[in-house]
Amino acid sequence: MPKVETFNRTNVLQKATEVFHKKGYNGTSMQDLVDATDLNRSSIYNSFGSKLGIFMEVLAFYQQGANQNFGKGLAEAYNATDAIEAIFKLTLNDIIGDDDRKGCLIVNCKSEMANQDHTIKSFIEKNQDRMIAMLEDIVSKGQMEKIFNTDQNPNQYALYLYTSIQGLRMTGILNKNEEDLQNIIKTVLKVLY
Amino acid sequence: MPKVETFNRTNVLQKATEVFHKKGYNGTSMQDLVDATDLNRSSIYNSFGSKLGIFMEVLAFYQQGANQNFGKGLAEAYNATDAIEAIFKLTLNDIIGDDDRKGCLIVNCKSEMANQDHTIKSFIEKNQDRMIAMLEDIVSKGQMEKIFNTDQNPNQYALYLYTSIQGLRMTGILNKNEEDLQNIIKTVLKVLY
DNA sequence: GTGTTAATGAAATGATCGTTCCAAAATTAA
DNA sequence: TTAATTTTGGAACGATCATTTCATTAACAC
Repeated sequence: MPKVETFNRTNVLQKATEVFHKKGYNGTSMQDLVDATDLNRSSIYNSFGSKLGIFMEVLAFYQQGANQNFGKGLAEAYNATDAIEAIFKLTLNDIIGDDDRKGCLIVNCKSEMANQDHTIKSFIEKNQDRMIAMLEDIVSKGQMEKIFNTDQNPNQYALYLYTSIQGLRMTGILNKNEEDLQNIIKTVLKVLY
Repeated sequence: MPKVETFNRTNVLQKATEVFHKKGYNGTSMQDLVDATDLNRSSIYNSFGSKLGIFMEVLAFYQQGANQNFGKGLAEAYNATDAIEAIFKLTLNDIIGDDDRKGCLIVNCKSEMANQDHTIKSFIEKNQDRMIAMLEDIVSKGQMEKIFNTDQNPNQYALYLYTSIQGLRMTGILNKNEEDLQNIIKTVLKVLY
C-alpha cells in the first residue's frame, strides 16, 4: 500500500545525536538537523513530529548506546572491583576519546532543560534510577563478597558513585589530562575499600 | 556634560542573572532581558554591547557573589576540617535553597558553551583555577596540621574535590533530599582523613 | 540658561526560528 | 496498470531572533 520510509533511521539518529551533542538543544536549529541528516524538513516532521520529538529519540538512542557499552564491560567483570572499575574506565574512555570535549549528552541535557521541561525531567529521572540501580547492584555484590566495606548501604554508595560520574564528566570537558582523571577515579573508589 | 547612567547596574545584573540562570544562554532572548530588567533594548546594548557581553558580566557577577560566600565561610573556619566543610555546606545550602533547582550557573554554562565559545571557555578555566587554588590551600593546611592524610598531594585532592562539587551540583538538580546530599558529602570527604 | 553629550524610547532591520502546506514522486496491493 | 497511500521536495507561514537606527529626552559644564 504505502510508500515506505526510505532512510536509515539509525543513521539519521546518529547524525542528529552528533548535532545535539555538540550544540545543545537550544543551540540546535531545525536547519542544522536538515543539513546533518540530509533529510527533508517534511520528512523529519513526518517521522519525529517536532524538534523536541526527535530530541527525545536522540536521548533514547544515546542512552541505549551507553547501556550497551556498560553491559559489555560488566559482562567481562569477574567481581565487584572489576565491575566498578569497568564503569569508570568506560566513562574515562568516552571522555578521552572525544576531541570536541562535549561532555555527556544526558548530563548536558539535565543541566540545560531538567528545570524547564517535564518530559525531559522525567526521562532523566528514569535514566538516573537505572544508573543507580546498576551501581547499587555492583556495590551490593561487592559488600557480600567482603570486597567493599559496609560503612554505607548500597543505595547510598550508588548515589555517591552516580554523583562522582557526573562530576567526572563535567571535569572532563576542560581537563584533557588522562592521568589527572584516572587519579580522580582512584580517589573516588578508595572509600569503598 | 552627559546624561549619566540612571539605572542601578547591580540591580540590572541581578535580574539578568536570574533569567540566564533559569533559562540558560541559548534559551534566553533579548526580549527576556528587556522584560526582566525593565531596561530598554538600546540601553542594554549601549551598556553591555551584546547578548554575550551582558552574559559575561552576569557570569562575573555570579562568580563574585559565590566568592564572597566562600570568603565568609572560610573566615570563620578554625582549621582545615572547618574550612572544607564550610565549602560543601555553602554549596549544599545553595542547592537546597533554590526551589527551581537550576543548578550552578557556571557549571551549566560550562556544559552548554565551553566547547563552542572561546571567551566562555577561558572564563571558566580561570574560575576552575581559582576554585582549585582555594581547595588546594585548604588541603595543604590540613595536611600540615596532620588532619588530612598525605595519600595524594594537595593539587590532586583539590581536583578531586572540585570534581565532587560539580557532581553534587548536577545531582542537586533532581535530588531534593537534603539527607542524601549530606551523605554524599560525608562520603566525599572521608577519603581525606 | 545654553550647549554638549549620552542615555533613552520605539520602531524597524534582515535573518532565522519551528512548523505547516501542498503538489509531486514513489511504492505496494489489487 | 491502476488505485491507494505516504513519503518527499520546496516554498511559505507567522513569530521571534539579535541588532541597529534615529529622533527625543535628560543631565551636566559653562
